[in-house]
Amino acid sequence: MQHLLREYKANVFQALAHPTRIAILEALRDGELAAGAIQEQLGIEQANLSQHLAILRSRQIVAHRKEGNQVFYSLRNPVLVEVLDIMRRYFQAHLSEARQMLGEIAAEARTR
Amino acid sequence: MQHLLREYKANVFQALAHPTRIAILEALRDGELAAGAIQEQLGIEQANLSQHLAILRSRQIVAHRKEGNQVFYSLRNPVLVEVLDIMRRYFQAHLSEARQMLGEIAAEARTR
DNA sequence: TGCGTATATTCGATAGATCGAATATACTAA
DNA sequence: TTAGTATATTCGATCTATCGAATATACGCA
Repeated sequence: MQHLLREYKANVFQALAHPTRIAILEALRDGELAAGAIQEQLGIEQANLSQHLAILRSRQIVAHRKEGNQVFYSLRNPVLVEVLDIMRRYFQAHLSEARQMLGEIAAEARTR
Repeated sequence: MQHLLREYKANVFQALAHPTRIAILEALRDGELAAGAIQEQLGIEQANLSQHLAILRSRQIVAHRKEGNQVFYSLRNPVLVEVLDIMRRYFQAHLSEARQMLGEIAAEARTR
């Protein structure tokens, strides 16, 4: 059971581990949105958004309902928004470290 | 700034997105441990643990101090443990969905 | 039916993550 | 110095994620 639970947590974190998917969740925090509206808000390719939404669906993080031509997405559980908020506070508490970390990650990426 | 913040959150989530690293954080929740003690507790290869610890270090999630031969690791900020606890409640609230999700992920993996 | 719009899926290229094996480093003690 | 222990790093193989381009599906309306 321990192992299953960790597997599960890792899967959810993995779903959150992309800036675009975080932006999607933030866009949905105040209520449901059609895929097109999300796309407009984020300014990304249609296919790319759809791929990210598929990941969030497969992890049961968002719900979707069809209405005519459109598909409306919403958060299944607001606790994930709480988690994002905790992360924001965490970020602010560690702002200088965070900058350093992002710098290092960028530097690594450049080196490779 | 929005973008930077999302990048940062994604990086932290990414660091959490592996069962072994979650197990490491759980092992550290009650205080610092030497790398060897963590390895024993998790029962994994030495090199593998060291690689995972390197990731947690680079994301500023754990601190480390050397004492003689050993390196002791500890959590930099217990708020991440809170996040793990929230995830456990989330998991329990969605137990059937979680099973389904894990099943689907396993099925996908098998298909490929 | 056929056309237009909204969304999803597939494909192939590239980049990133993960692992164990081998090796390197750093420290302690004889 | 040498041997032994603890930890870190490098390497190469394999798997996974990401993207845009192309294509498919589903719906509404003429």
